Amino acid sequence: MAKIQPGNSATKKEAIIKKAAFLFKSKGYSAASMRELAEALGVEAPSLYNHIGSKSELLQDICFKIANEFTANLDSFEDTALSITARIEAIIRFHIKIMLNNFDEVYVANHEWKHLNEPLLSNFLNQRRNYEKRLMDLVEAGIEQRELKNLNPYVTVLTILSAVRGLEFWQGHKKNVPQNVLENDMVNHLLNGIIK
Amino acid sequence: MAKIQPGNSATKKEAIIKKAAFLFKSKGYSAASMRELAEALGVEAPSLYNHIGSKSELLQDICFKIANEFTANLDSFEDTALSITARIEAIIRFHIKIMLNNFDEVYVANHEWKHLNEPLLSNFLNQRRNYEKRLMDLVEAGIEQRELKNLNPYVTVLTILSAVRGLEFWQGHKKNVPQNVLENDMVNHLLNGIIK
DNA sequence: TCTAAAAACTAATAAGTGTTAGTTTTGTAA
DNA sequence: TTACAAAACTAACACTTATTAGTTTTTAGA
Repeated sequence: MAKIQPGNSATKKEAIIKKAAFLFKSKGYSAASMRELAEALGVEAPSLYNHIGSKSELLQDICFKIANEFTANLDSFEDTALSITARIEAIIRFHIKIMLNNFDEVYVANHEWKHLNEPLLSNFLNQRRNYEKRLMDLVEAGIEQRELKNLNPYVTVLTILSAVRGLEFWQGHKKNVPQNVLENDMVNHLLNGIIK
Repeated sequence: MAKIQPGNSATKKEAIIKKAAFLFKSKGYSAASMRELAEALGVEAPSLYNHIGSKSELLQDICFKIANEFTANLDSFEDTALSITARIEAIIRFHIKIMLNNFDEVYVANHEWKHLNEPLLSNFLNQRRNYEKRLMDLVEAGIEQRELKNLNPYVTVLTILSAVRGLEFWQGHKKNVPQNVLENDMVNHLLNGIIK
């Protein structure tokens, strides 16, 4: 009857993944059914299996696509002459931008990764731990070079990552707070604090 | 055969809720089954219904218990003579403490509320919006009284709430970072920034 | 227009879901 | 010890789940 429309996506599989990300975000991975996903694409559930391997493969694709984007971004700062502070600021701004542009997928990667199967679950967590470790090293270097205050590096990284992750709540307030205000004020808050 | 042991909890129902919070946190509300919950309590699934009304009632109890604790804490600052800054600091410290002491339940309230049924879902979201609004008013007052920088109040509240919420990731690092360091450094970061 | 591949369909399966009904066991107070 | 209530049990129900098999329709290239 109907057909899966690739739309903006390059392939039909990508179209499915995109709708899956929306659905997994809205209802959670477990509560989202393949029948529901199929209906959202105007098709019967078994038809999906002409394009994808399984439900859990969809989750994998989403989680690792996002994880890889974050890792790649960090790599891109590896051999720059930027100050530590400038690098941290750029990383914060990247987090904010990717959060706002790939909202559904980032949300799913942040919230639904626990439904990954082994060994991919361990892979994912290792990749994340590694990312945090590299940020901590950056913060430690900033402290040594006297750019940053002597706070616990883990706490600093945790605070920054958690704050930008919280942008998922910003959705409903888009009209009241323009994106550039959000970005600049959050960077300012995280780097310089709020007290005068 | 076996029996539900109240343990530290006052009633058997509370023991069930506690285990449910642990399970909902670990596997997500939808993926956690009543049979699994029963097994964790050493009992068959139908036996649970001698003590509780339904699965979703468990989620409700958890979510609103936590929401009410936050609201009550905010109320307690209503007629104090503390400066705005001191109040914000106290609120941050309360968030950190409740996060560390009621981890499972706070986690569930933060992540699984979307599985609440109407009208409780709307109730919950209203209560949360209200809480955020009161914090925003506090921040706005701080700006007017020139205690705080003129940053967007919503962004400030979002950043603070997101940062403390991120303590859910702290679990695995408990040994490396003592609680008082965590608390003090995070408060310091959120109030004064990290740049020297 | 014919042909082959891509992608849709229907029907079905085995497993798992929350929950109810009805019954038996357990614990407690008289 | 007996009687009653609390709380466990087994069996079952009506649904929903992801996925497979087998078949038909649609699409695209020669």
